[in-house]
Amino acid sequence: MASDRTRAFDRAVEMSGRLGGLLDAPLRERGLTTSRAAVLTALHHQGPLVQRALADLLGCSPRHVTGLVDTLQDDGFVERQPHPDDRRAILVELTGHGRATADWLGRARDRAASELFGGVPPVELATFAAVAEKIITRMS
Amino acid sequence: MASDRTRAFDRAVEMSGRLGGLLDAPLRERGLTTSRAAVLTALHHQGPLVQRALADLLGCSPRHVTGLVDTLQDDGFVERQPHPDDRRAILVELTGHGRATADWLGRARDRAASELFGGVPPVELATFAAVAEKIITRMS
DNA sequence: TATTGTTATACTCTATAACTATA
DNA sequence: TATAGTTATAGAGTATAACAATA
Repeated sequence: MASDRTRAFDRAVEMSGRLGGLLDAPLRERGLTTSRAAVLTALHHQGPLVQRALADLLGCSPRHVTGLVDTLQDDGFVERQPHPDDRRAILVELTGHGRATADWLGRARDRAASELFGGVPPVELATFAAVAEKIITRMS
Repeated sequence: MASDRTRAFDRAVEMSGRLGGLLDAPLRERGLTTSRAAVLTALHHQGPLVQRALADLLGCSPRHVTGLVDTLQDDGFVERQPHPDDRRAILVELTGHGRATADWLGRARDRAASELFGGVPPVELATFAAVAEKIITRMS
């Protein structure tokens, strides 16, 4: 039925909206936003990166990365280092504080996951994730 | 397992991000954004509303509604009418163009739902919607 | 005194275009 | 000539605070 799909679609949209709000508050307490947190996570997983690489990873403009890194640097989460081989480029890397915050982000993710999905039967959880994965693919 | 929950959580977050992007493009073509479209949909479902009611429905500040209605009015989607009983208040209502656009929004939703969830077995669809509904509740 | 909407101000996300320094 | 990052500019989302008119 088309209406079943529409219902699923509406839930997905509703969920999206609320998820944003849910994640915002704890991030804000640490001086982060969704996109700033994404920078920290990227650096945590990949190690030091050139700004251009960050733009590609985050799917945003290089100009935007400049701004994100600016504030992240002002707040002591990251440092800019000259690139050893390319004098045009700049390596962005986590500070100790940045690393600690990235760790916290990981734990916060697990915590949020448990709060939201705790008690959902494993089979349903798997189905949910599989369907989500499918429509993510269709949106790619 | 905590990791199953984390996987589901990650899918939910990823889905959220992509959903936003998916919906943006067609809206933009019609001179709309997500929040402007939300105004049209609210008016379409509820009939003419006072701006304060819109702010409550959308969960945003009255000031923000002023801005949304301003541009929506400039673009011919809505009209401001004096409230018959309360001279402080303003009734916002859809124009013909606004109504037609709200109709289109409804059809676009159904179309998107079919494209994303088409071919997903009904049982999985129902489970997806049910789990989504559950976590929406937990986020409320 | 409480409420509706607006003016004023500000912060964040995000983009494009033009420019500098380097490759 | 192509690339990395920055300056300049701009539009959207969103908020609070102060203020007007009205209830």
